[in-house]
Amino acid sequence: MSQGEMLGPVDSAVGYVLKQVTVALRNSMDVALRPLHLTVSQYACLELLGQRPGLSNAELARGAFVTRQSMNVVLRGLEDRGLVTRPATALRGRELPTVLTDTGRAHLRTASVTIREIEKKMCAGLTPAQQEELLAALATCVRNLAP
Amino acid sequence: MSQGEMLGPVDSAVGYVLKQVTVALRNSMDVALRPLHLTVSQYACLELLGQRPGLSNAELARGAFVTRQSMNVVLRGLEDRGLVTRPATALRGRELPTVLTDTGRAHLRTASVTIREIEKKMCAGLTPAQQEELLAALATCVRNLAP
DNA sequence: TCAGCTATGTCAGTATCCTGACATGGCTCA
DNA sequence: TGAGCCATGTCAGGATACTGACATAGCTGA
Repeated sequence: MSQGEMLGPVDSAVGYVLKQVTVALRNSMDVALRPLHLTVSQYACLELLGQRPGLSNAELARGAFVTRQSMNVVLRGLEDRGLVTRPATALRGRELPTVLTDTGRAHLRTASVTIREIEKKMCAGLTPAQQEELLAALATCVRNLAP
Repeated sequence: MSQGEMLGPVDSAVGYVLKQVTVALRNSMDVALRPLHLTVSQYACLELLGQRPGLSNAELARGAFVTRQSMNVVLRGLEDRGLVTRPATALRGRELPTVLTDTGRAHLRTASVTIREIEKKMCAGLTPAQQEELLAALATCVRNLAP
């Protein structure tokens, strides 16, 4: 059992292997982002803001699959370090549109490169067509599970 | 933005979609297991024990992708409810081989059926061949990320 | 034989994320 | 116009998982 690790029925369950990949990916991202002093949540936040500037806290939370409360503390951390900025007062409703600072953009650039390398490494051995199919299959899974 | 939800580059990143599926699957499992008074971690533990009886705490932890400490509290909960049993004293080394009780086996059976239905629903629209390819692609990803 | 290494179970403290709740601002419809 | 409803930001409390540390049991090699 120690290393022979015969594969049982669990290893043929999609959910199990899915979890396996997610954990491995998260760990890899974690160690890769540590030198940049960024958590995975913080990176996700920066990436979202880089692609869609002006997102509110709630929108960022949905995009990063966490609650508004969790995203709020992430944003505070990034704000304290000067990576993002939020207006002191809301222009429309209660939304506080967040944008990257120059420092934030710089951090995002290096982090983004690192993460893309990890994804590349993860998908090594898969042909572009297979990657497309993987992406499509996963998208189908998401759709099927949507309430 | 509220619902139009144009898809940006994040949606073409494997890691992002992967996270999306994982979250959706976890939520589905969560609500499905709630009537059975089981958490996802507890179910994972039962499933592992059902397939490989006599697993130790550390082995279960590795199988469920959590630490020994976390699995220990899970195990205590299951033990208090009479779903699993551990010998009071170790036979070999410090390992305490855990096994399912009859009640535990019964719980596992109903939970297992429920979860399999969710996986079935998730993979609806994918041909058996596509499911195989999905599984193979994910396995490749795991291998590529292994340290 | 025995020192060194590894693995296991467990305790304590911490971090992270979530649920519940509240007040506020905007929208809709009678 | 105004009541009802939804969304947002935020505060407080609790659940869950993790890191760090320790003692113990077994294996390995000098």
